[in-house]
Amino acid sequence: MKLNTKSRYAVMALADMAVFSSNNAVSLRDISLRQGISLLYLEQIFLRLKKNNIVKSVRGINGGYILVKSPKELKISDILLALDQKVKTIGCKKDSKKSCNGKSTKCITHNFWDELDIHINSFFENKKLSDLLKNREARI
Amino acid sequence: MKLNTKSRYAVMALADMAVFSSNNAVSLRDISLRQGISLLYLEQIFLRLKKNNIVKSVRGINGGYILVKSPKELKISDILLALDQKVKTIGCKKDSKKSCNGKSTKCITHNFWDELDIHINSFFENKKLSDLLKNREARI
DNA sequence: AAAAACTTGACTATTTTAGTCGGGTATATA
DNA sequence: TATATACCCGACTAAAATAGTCAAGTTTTT
Ligand code: FES
Ligand code: FES
Repeated sequence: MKLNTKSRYAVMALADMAVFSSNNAVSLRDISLRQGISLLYLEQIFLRLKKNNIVKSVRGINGGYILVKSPKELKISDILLALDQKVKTIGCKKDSKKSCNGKSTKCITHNFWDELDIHINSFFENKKLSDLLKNREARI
Repeated sequence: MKLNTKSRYAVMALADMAVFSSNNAVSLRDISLRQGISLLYLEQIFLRLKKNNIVKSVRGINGGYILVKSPKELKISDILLALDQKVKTIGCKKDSKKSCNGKSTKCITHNFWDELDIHINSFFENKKLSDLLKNREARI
C-alpha cells in the first residue's frame, strides 16, 4: 500500500511552488535544487500536471511554472488524478460486470474495498495544497 | 495506490471461513474452490496467517484451518499486519533521522503523509471481519 | 546570438508482485 | 498399517510496475 514517487514528488513540488511563488513563475531547476528531486524527473511530472491544467508554463528565460488555482483551492485529489494515481485499492472495476475472481457475481469482500476507496479518496478530496503549509516547523 | 493480492486474498479467504466454518476446520481446498483462488497461493498466505496467530491448523484428513478469534473480534488491521502489508504510503521512516530526500530535516510534505497513514490505518483498525459479512446480497 | 527553460517520446535498469514447484510431515480412517 | 488428505516450507521465476535517464528538440528573453 504505497504511493508512487511521481505523486509524492508532484505534491512536494507544488507545495514548494506555493511557498516560493512570488507572482513569478517558478523554474523546475529551482524546485529541483530546493527539494532534491531529479530535474529530468520533474520535467516528466510537470508535463502531466500541465496537461491536466494544474499548472501553466512560461517558456524562455525566467520562465517556469505557475499554479493555475490558488493553493487554497487546489485539492490534493486533483494532483493525484493528474498523475493517473487512481485510488483503486484492488483491481475490480466498479462498472464492469466482471468480479475480481472472474465470476459474474461480486465477491464477498467487494463492498469492503469500495468503502476503503471512498475512505481514502475523501481524505484527498478534503485536503487542499494550502493545508500542507500550515504548522510547518521545519520547512524545506 | 494498490493493495497487493496477498492481502486481498487473505481477507477474502478469512471471510469465507467465517461464513463456512461450522465448528470444524475449513480446508484450503474448499476455500480455493469457492473463492477461485489458487490453492498453492493460499498455502503461502495461510502460512503467514498461522505464524501470526490469526488461524490455527489441523493436520491430516478432515484437517484445515480455524479462526483463532471470532470474526467479531478479528480486526482487518491484524490480517494486513500478518502479511507485512504495512500502510506506509511513502518510504520515509517516522523514527529515522533521515528525511525522504536525504536531508536531515523533514520535508515539507512529511506531516501530510503521516496524516494519510493514520487515516487509512484507522479504517482497518475499526473494521472487523464480521463487518464484511453484513448486508451481503451476493455471497460467494 | 546565446542562454535559460519548457517539450516530448522513447528507453532501461531495478524492484516488486504474483504465483508456481518440489519435496516434505502429520493424522484420520478403512 | 496403508493410504489419501491436507498442512508445511523454502526456493524459484515470469511478468509487470516503477523510477528515472536520455536525446533531441522549441520558445522566449536579454
Ligand atoms: S468482486 Fe469486486 S472485489 Fe471481488
Ligand atoms: S521527510 Fe518524511 S516524507 Fe519527506
